Amino acid sequence: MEYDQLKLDNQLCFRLYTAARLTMGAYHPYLDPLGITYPQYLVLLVLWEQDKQPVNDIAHKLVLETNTVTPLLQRMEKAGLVKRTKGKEDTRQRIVSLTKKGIEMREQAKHIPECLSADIIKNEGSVEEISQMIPTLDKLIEGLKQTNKQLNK
Amino acid sequence: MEYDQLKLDNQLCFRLYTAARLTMGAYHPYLDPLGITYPQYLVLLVLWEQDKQPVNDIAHKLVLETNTVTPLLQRMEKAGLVKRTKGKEDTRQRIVSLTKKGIEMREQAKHIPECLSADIIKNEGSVEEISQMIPTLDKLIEGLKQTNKQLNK
DNA sequence: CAAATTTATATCGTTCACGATGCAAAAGTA
DNA sequence: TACTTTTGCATCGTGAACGATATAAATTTG
Repeated sequence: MEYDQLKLDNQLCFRLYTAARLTMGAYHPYLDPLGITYPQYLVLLVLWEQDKQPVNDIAHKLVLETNTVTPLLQRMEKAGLVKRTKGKEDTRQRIVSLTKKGIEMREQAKHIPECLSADIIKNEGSVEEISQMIPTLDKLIEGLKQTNKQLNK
Repeated sequence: MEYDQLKLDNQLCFRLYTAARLTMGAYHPYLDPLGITYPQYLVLLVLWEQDKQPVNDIAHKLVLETNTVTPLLQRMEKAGLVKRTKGKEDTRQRIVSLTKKGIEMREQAKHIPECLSADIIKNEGSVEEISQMIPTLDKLIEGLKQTNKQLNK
């Protein structure tokens, strides 16, 4: 059939899209008690590794646009998790730093990765099979960054 | 280190989340000329395989909630791609069917899958490696469906 | 040094995504 | 048949994502 390639089953993207939404859903039981969302958790991960970063650095590490990250940070500031102060050398920058609450949340979030691993393995089975995807996903992501960048020229 | 597991690099979900967004971005050059978004393209794929389906069936095939799909279909109706008519046996149902425009778009969209495959391969390299992810993603998705379902009990 | 360009962030508008809730029709039950 | 429950869809509110645009500060250029 001429249209066979159009079939949903043949699509990689649909699976990535679905798997991404479902994994985010799997974080819910752990993030809801902390009052944060998955993207907010990602921002915290970035800041827990290194506090006091400009918006741009955070956006770059999360592969997000600044116009996504800025409102995200504004909501997090409103929730008392971060502060946003003007940069000193470069006053255009906004330096994002953790508040006491943001720092303390690290302790509460400590077990989330292992909880999630357990949840995934419980219903899926093979850890090895999932681990094997990681380097492929990394290559895919790097490739797509290039592809999408080339468009915006 | 105690917090090592928290590191962003160790997360599967972050990669899925990023890869999903970037692949959706890769569809842009092909979907923009048609005036549709990726989720709308997915709805069309479902209807091209079988026309005249209730909202629930479409939502189920896309692993989305009906409260996501309903507004999506409303926008698509507004754009003249689908019609939404009341069900005959079950009047609660809304049967979604393709309009002439929706049917004709199939021809215009015919080459999208191969274009996308080419884009992915161009910058990534190994088709085999990517293909190997598919069954793992399917298992992961099935597992997560179960995990997330168990929460809502 | 003044003018043009780039950079860092913010704002706006549109489209998802989904939890919570509402409502009417269908199905099940007493 | 009357009552309860379930089902199918819609609406509302919130939080992403991101293209387009704006603005001020830094940088480059003439």
